[in-house]
Amino acid sequence: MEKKKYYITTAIAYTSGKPHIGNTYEIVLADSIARYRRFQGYDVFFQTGTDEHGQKVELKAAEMGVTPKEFVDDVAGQIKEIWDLMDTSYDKFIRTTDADHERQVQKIFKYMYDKGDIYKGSYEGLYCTPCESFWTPSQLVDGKCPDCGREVQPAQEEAYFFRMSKYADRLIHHINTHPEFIQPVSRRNEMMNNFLLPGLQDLCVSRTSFKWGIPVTFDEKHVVYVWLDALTNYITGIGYDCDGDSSEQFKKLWPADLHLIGKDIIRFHTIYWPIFLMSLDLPLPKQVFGHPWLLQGDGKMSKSKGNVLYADELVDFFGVDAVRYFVLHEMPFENDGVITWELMVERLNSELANTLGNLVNRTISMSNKYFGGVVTNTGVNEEVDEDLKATVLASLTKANEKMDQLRVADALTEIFALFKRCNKYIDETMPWALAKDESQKDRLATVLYNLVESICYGAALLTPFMPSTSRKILEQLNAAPRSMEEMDRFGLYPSGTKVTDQPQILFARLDVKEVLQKVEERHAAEEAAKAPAEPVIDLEPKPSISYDDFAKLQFQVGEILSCEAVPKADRLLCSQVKIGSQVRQIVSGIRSSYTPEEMVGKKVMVLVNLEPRKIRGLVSEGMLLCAEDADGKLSLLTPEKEMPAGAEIC
RNA sequence: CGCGGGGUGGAGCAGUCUGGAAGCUCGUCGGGCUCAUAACCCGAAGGUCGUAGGUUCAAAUCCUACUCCCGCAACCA
Repeated sequence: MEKKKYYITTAIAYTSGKPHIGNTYEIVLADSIARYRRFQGYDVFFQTGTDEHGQKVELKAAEMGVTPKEFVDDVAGQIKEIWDLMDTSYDKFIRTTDADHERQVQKIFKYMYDKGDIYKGSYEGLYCTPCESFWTPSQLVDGKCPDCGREVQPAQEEAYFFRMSKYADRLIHHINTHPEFIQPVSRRNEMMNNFLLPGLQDLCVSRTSFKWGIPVTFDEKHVVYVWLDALTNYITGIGYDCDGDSSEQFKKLWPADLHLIGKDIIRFHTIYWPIFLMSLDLPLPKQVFGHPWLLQGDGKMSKSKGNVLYADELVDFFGVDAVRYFVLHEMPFENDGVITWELMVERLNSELANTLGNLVNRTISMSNKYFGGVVTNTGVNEEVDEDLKATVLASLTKANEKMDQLRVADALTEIFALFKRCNKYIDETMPWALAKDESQKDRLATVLYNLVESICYGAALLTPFMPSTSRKILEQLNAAPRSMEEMDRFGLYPSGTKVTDQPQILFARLDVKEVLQKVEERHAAEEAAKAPAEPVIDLEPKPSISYDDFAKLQFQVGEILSCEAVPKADRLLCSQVKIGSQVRQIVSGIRSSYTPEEMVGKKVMVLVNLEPRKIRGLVSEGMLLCAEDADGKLSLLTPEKEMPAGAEIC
């Protein structure tokens, strides 16, 4: 019988920087699903890759003084390295700068244009540079970008638009008749209520404001808007051709069975992408799953704090499979998950080292101790064995059920229930007691056989999630991997097989304190390497000014009489400052370095003839001068000797 | 009223859609065992399910208001 195909994709990673553990989670999740499907007998194709165009890349490259292509080559390389490090089994790594992808995107754009789905218009609207998005005045929130809340600039741009409204009804119908299309379901209503039912705006699908993109063939000053470019990777990567000359692979694989994406980009995958596909007369993907995010425990993900977690660093401490286990197991289905060094160590110790590693170790030790390593099924069964066997065999069904719902964490829990059951079985049968009684020797042999067999079965189930651990277990037991067809019976392990006499520790227990200390040392070392004793701070030089320019500035010593935090603004302090005979109100963004209490009484340098300005509703009449280091830490300037408030600074 | 997520025993979470005896892992305490990586097995303690009101025979679950926490954004003259 022909194997059923299964086409799974991850979102392609945007090449703006090294991916952290949260990005890595997605590829590992996809990998475990892909491997599980393969195990179930599907003909799996697993695609991932990188999204490399756009203004942000262009800007970052310019900042670093390299070409965009050089920049993305470097980042894409880093991403691939981490994907490989994590032992992910993708079949294709597509880059949106691949020549064949670019050519297809150009053809697709032209096709949609010829069809009338894309039309040329002119955009008069408000543009948000960071989001690369235009907005109508009615879309703005408080006059700011509804996506990011930043300022928008009025701009006019000739642009191409996609007629979203043309397909909206079809999409609504599809979503209503395919409840499994958007997962988890809670997201479906969000999409319906917020975007589809109010009416879809036509989407602007080209840009003239930057160059780093795929040019529109028939209108070279335009480049294709990033989403049309990025989303189409799912079809171009497997050989789609919009002139009708698609590859056999494409014909076999499309539509995709699962797009695995982060919850932040569900809108693009469940609205724009399906509509693009309708325009191309292609079937829609069967399912889009928006997974939650993996967050830092203390929330403060900042580079200066050195607590951004990267997969390769975690792997250095715990090993690939332990990190895979952690992200897969700790990630809830709908809510965001938490990752910290402490939790990581706890999981490693209790589940991987104690439950699994120790089970394998003690089983092998006993086999060696009592039978010279030879595991024999003497068939002396007792009633307790039945429950063990039932648990083992049932775990396949349970894991299957969980995986069908994409509940990977729960599937892992089911598999570990099998190993826990084995540990219990050892207590129930007490092999060390049997060993003391020569007449129980055959019973003892069967007990150990049952254990080895159970472990092999569990190892088979574990393969998709922790491939190398599974392999290591089987190697030590001298056992062959199992196929899905062999998972319906207990007792496949060949009687008389000899296990290793040199059992290896699968997972060594770690001490939380030691780990934390090492992490700290490591980060300190990195900091030290980066920043020699006194960091050098070079600024972009400004043009020279004349003395007259300088003389226009008036500085005076001010005394802070009182100071309080500005409500609803977590960086601002509002101070009453005595300068000579007057008292001025000055708002400053220094709350990160000073509390209101410690401000009071300080003598500070004030630029007094700066024109007053309203900040967060408060008038600020001047500016407190500060020095700022590379981390943004601030230090107020104060006179080195006692000076009265109002003294001129010249 | 910027957007979003959340408040369930000491910690991390499930359960909420589809009301019906409050569950899992870790930690703590007690016991057992000794093959094993101070591991394994059994048991116990510990929760007004953020607060207040409402619907209901019945609410962690549905409705209303409030409150606190977190992420993003903004505020940095």
